[in-house]
Amino acid sequence: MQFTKAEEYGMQGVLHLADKGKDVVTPLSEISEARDIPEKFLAKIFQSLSRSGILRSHRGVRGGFTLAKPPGEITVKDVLEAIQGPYHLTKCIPDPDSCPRSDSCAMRELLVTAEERLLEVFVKHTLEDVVHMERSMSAPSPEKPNP
Amino acid sequence: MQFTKAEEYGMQGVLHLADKGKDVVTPLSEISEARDIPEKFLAKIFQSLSRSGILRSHRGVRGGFTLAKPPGEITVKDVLEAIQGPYHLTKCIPDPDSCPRSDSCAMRELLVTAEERLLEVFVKHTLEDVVHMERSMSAPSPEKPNP
DNA sequence: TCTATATGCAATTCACCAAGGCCGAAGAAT
DNA sequence: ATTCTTCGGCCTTGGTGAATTGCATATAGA
Ligand code: SF4
Ligand code: SF4
Repeated sequence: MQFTKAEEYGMQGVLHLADKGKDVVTPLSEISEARDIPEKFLAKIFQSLSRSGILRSHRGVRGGFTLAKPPGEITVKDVLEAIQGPYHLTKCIPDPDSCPRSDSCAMRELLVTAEERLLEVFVKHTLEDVVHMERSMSAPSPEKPNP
Repeated sequence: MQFTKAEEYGMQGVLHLADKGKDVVTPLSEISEARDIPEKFLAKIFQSLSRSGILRSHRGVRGGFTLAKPPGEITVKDVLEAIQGPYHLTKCIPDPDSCPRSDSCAMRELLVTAEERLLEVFVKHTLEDVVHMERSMSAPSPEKPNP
C-alpha cells in the first residue's frame, strides 16, 4: 500500500479545520493556500467528505467548510475511509469468494491480523488528538517551561 | 496500500517450496501450474528472490528453485521486501526531507506507529509457521483426531 | 549433441492517480 | 432583483506503474 495524495491532502485539510474549531467556516482558497494543496483537487476530496457526513459545506459569499462534528468525535480512520473507501490489503479479505483458495489459505489469516493491527492505530486517534500533537510539536519555546 | 500480484504470487511460490522441504529442486513449470500463476511473471519474481539470497536457482535439465535457508529462518517480511522493496505508507517516513512539513507533522508520527504495527506481524511469522498453519487448515479429517 | 531450464531485456496493455477546465447551482449581501 | 462568491458535477488530460507476454541467450544434465 501507499498513501494517495487524496488521503494526504484530505487529512491536511480536515486538520486545518479541526485546528480552527468546529464552527469556523473556512473557504477552500484559504486551506489550499495555507497547506499548499491544489484547490480543485481539494474541492473534489471535500465533496466526498461532505457526502460522508464528516464535513458540512456552506455555499455563497463567506461560505466554505466546517466540521460536522466536534474533532473529538471524528477518528482518523473515519476520514481516510471517507476518502478512498474501506482499506484492505487484498480483495480476499472483504470478499473471500474472490479467491478459490481462500478457504484454506494461511496467508489470508496473516493478512487479516496485519490489517487489524494497522487499523487499530487509526481508530484510536481522533482529530482532536492529532491537533494536540501538532500544537505541542510546534510549541514556541519548549526549552523554558519553568523559568 | 494494496498487495500487488507480484507479492501475492511470490508468497505462494515460496510457500510451495517451503512445503516441499528445503532441498527439493522444483521447476517453475510445476509451481506455476500447481498454484495457477503465469509462468513468465513468476520467473521474474523468483529472480528478485534469488538475488536477495532467499532462493537458490539451478539451471539446466531437472533444474529449478530451492529455498536458500530453512523455512524457519525466513520471515514473511523478508519475502515481501525482496519482491517490492521496503514497504512504507508514505515517502516521508523513510525520507523526512521529502516533505517540508515533516518536522512538525503529527500525522507522520501516527503513520510511523501504524507502519510498525503492520510490519510486526510480518516479522514475527516465518515460512515454517505459515506452512504449518496451511497444513492444519486443510487437514484431511479434523473431526477425528483421536478415534 | 540435444533438450530442459533459468536469465535478461524489451514491449505491450491497461488501470488508476493527479490535476485542471468549464459551467451550473446555491446563497449571502446589496 | 441583481450581483458576486463559493461550492457542485462532469469531463478531459497526462503520467506512472502494475501485470503480462515474447524472444534471444546462457547453462547444465542426459
Ligand atoms: S491466495 Fe490467500 S491471500 Fe492470496 S488472494 Fe487467495 S485467499 Fe487471499
Ligand atoms: S504532511 Fe506529514 S504525513 Fe504528509 S508527507 Fe508531509 S510529513 Fe508526511
